[in-house]
Amino acid sequence: MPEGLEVEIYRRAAEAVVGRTVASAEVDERQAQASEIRSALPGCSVVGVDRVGKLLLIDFDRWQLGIHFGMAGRLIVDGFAPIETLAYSSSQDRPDWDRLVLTFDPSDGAAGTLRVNDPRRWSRFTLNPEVDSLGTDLFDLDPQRLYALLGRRTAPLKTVLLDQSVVAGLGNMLVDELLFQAGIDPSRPARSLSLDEVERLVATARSHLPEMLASGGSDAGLLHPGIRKSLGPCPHPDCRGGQLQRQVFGGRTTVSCRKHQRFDR
DNA sequence: GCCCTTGTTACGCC
DNA sequence: AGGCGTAACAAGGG
Repeated sequence: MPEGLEVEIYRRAAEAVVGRTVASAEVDERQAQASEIRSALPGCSVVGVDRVGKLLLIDFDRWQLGIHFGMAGRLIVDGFAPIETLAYSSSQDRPDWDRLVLTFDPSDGAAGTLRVNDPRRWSRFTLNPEVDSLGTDLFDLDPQRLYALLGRRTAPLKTVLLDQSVVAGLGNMLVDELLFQAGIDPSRPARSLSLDEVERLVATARSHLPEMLASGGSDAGLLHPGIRKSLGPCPHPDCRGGQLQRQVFGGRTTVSCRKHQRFDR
């Protein structure tokens, strides 16, 4: 599922269309702004691509298009999919799953297309999206700021870290992976964390997120989709005799180690 | 054919 | 007002 890492991979692929001009735009009829997007984009040039959390931003000379990939949306640029197989999605690229197709003008820069292919149909396209409600991007975490935010919340840490207004870009798998690597129990009330623990969590994010980005994304961690299903012994190199367990917080499946992520550590 | 999966939003309740 | 918990949503895959 496209979390911040996947969207960063998409962003890098989308840089290929900077400088091109949109010839035509096709948008899934069910999108709230389908007609606005169809009429706004033709004739516009791409001046840059950006990302905030899970939101990809395509900057045009007059507008900004926000793309949220839901849980299964794949970006395809000039026929190339930067992420071939996405967990919980499909590796097929069926034309009837195209939800957004931007075709570029061959007479003005390069031709080609930028597509969002999404079997689940949960991708969302927004003209000039509001980004003020999003929290710190997952690559810009700051221990003091995060500690202050967590201190006001009584909900389980797992739930609060998934809140996009606290940290933008962390999804279900990344939160589990970071808490697993940092050795912190996801069930703890967010405000029970010490500053030391928040610092450990942020240090883990700073070291592991770039590594996972380089090795393909959110499912490149120790708690990959296969082990999330099978559970079994803890795969952490420093943990001996731990067992993985599955719990649900805020309706989200959470995998953690009974031993090295215990509250009493 | 049922159940699981995801991120976000819409509720009701406190 | 806003935090918290839960349901609902789409639809492919097991």
